[in-house]
Amino acid sequence: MPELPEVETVRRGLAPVAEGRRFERVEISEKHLRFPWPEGFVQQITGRRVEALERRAKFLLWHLSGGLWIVSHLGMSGRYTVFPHAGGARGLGEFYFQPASAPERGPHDHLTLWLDDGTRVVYTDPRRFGFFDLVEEPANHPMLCHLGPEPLSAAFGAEQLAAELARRAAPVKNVLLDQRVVAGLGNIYACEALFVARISPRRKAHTLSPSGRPTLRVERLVAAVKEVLQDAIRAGGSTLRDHQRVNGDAGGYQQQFHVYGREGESCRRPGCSGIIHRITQSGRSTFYCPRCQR
DNA sequence: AGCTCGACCTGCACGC
DNA sequence: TGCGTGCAGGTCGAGC
Repeated sequence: MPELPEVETVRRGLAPVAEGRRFERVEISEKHLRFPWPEGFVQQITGRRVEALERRAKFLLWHLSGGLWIVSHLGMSGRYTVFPHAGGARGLGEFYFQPASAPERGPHDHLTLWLDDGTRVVYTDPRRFGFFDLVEEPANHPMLCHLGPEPLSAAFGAEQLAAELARRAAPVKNVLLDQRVVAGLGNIYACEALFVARISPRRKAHTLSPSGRPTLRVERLVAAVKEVLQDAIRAGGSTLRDHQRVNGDAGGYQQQFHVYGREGESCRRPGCSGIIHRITQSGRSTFYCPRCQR
């Protein structure tokens, strides 16, 4: 699912469609997602206008009129699809939206939002690890209040990361997945960033900066995280199976993977003849080149 | 306190 | 074809 670049891709697709519009009608499925639907969810949001769509880490934040926010997490398999009203905004910008004649409700559609211009926005999530919540202050939400810095902001730098790595004994890959350290990386982009930085995912975090001061390797890691995420956003995220843009298109970054999913294939780094390995760390697959990642 | 693992779900690709 | 197994982008909480 969706890591930061996929959520950002969804946000950029939804924002021009939804911002400034009101929810005319709202429907939810009877199935629960990761948590039960918030009390009075449908009544609470019906009639409100969407002031802005924002993102924090992997969370999508719908800022509604009256100071209410929808916190939306896509879990592993969540996606949004936009269906324009017949004769509506088809072809807006670069997007080609799903035809309005698409089926009313699929088995994994859990939320349908009818906007006041007739556009329909549908949230689909087969595995139901995603969730929705309603809050007045998203930063105080229990799942957001401990998040570390946004990786693409100035708050995420070598100074801060070095200090964090120095006090951790776990493999650096696991630490990159800790949302308190940096918020938004997931399994794919942690692997990819470590490859770009030429750092082994197995290396104990504190060995990258024993003193807690920035080192060359930590600087490289910070730059690699930013570069990989920016490239992935530019490509519309990665589509393995579930992720899609709101117009139904797949993302494109999976074609640029350096290591993810490439077990047994040869390393793409110029001059390196290594073979990509897959190992398991904390129950999750890690891909890396043992030859050029140290 | 920090770390690893199982649980939460469904679908799909694989081997027999 | 059919069935069993393992795996998948995330996160929390139990238990070491």
